[in-house]
Amino acid sequence: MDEQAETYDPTRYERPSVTVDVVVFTLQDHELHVLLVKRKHWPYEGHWALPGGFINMNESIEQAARRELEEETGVRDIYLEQLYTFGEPRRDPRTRVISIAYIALVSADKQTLRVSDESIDVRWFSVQRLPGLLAFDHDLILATGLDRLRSKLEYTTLAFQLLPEVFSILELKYIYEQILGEELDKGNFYRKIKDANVLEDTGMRREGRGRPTTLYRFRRNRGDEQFVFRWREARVDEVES
Amino acid sequence: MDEQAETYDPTRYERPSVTVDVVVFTLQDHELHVLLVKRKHWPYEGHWALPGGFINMNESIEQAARRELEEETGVRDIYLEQLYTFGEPRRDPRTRVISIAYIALVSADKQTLRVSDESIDVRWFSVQRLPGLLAFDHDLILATGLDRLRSKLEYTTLAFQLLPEVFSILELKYIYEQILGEELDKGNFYRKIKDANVLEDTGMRREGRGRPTTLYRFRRNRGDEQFVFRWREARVDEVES
DNA sequence: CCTTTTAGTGTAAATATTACACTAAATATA
DNA sequence: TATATTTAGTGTAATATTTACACTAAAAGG
Repeated sequence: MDEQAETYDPTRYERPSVTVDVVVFTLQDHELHVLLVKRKHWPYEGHWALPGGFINMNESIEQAARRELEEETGVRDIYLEQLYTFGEPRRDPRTRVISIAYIALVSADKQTLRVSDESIDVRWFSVQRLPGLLAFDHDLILATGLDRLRSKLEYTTLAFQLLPEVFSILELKYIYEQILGEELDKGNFYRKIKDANVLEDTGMRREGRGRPTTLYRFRRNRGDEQFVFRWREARVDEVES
Repeated sequence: MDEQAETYDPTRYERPSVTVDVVVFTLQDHELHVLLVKRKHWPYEGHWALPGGFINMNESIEQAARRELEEETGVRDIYLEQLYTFGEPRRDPRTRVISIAYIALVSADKQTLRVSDESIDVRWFSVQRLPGLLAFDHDLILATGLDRLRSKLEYTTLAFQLLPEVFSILELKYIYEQILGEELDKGNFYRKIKDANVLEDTGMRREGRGRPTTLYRFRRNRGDEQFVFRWREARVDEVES
């Protein structure tokens, strides 16, 4: 709960700063990428960091994550979910900072990156080839985000967020393989996806060398529930750091 | 990330208050119970709430959760894990308060409750029979905690935290049945538990009417890893609100 | 009409789950 | 001593799921 003291006087308490940090994933050139920002100022000047910043008094935490992400990178209108809250006393050399981390998923083709004047550069990096150690405890946050992504993949339709509006089944299979890090059987994959009934034929075809690709879109059922498709059968949940 | 501004001046930012709230579960009289505190002061004076309070500047978030829990209820030395961070701008009428919620599991027999002078009463309540609406958004926090408990049960050894140091297999089965809300097959349960090899025979027996109960303890492997036992086979994860 | 690519279907083996019947050990008590 | 009671299992058949791999076929380009 909150405060049990007789009278509540905010000035009696020294308060930590509260930030949000966002781990934005995308699939680019057949590899999972994460969005990083190069810092202009102390501390960790010149180091790469996750986009994020201070929360304002009248916005929700998720709103803060969306605002900071757009301000710092230009990325907007994406899927967002809370990851974990990091708050070790010395994780920021300036003062006590508690950071609520979010995961975001986006199809890269839809986004144009923009560098804010608070930073030097904004770029996508393959999670296999990061530019050295990240600022603060952002390596830990990124690792936690990767874990979460892998585990949620199997019982949610999360992966669809990484695809454009319209896509083929083989492209979807490709996403699963990239994130899970293993090859999947083509026939079994088709069956699973078809049985789950989460795809809608757009009627469009993409033509090329061989038989044209059938293009689907993700079917949004009533309520826009996210948890309709389970890659494996069993009951599931959430895993932390 | 954190702050990108040229010079960092904490006073330039109005900062939210940060609290921790703890959802403590136990099994009592064959039912899942949660620990609540009756508030002495405004707001929600006289309402029941989750134990919790403000975080100090030099303690980690988990340390804050442990400290507040002990101060307010006397409960200590228990299993804790972070649940979710709640921060809607108006969830507390006094000021902007962001609360990092934790789940705790405890065997009730080990704990003696103590009322702090900041509250009127401390009690265990069956999650089936709560004393009306809770203070703040604590009904939402509790519901989120219950969801998490149910889902983690199937792929972790979480349930063992609800048992005393030494217990019988049937007592363990009982915990699973209570939390999952369904009856399990005795034979299959024995097999699963035995195969998982997470129990250690203490050599002790508890005698009574029929054949004495064999008493086990939870085997802590090297590293004290928590995720050794999966009730069902498939890979798993985390589900949010 | 041959090759390539997408889009599947069929199926057998292996593995896992579930339900239920059965055995047996150890004790209290009649 | 015999019987009931309780814990502690084993056995097994039916069912369901997963996995691997072979096979078919459609649609297009060359």
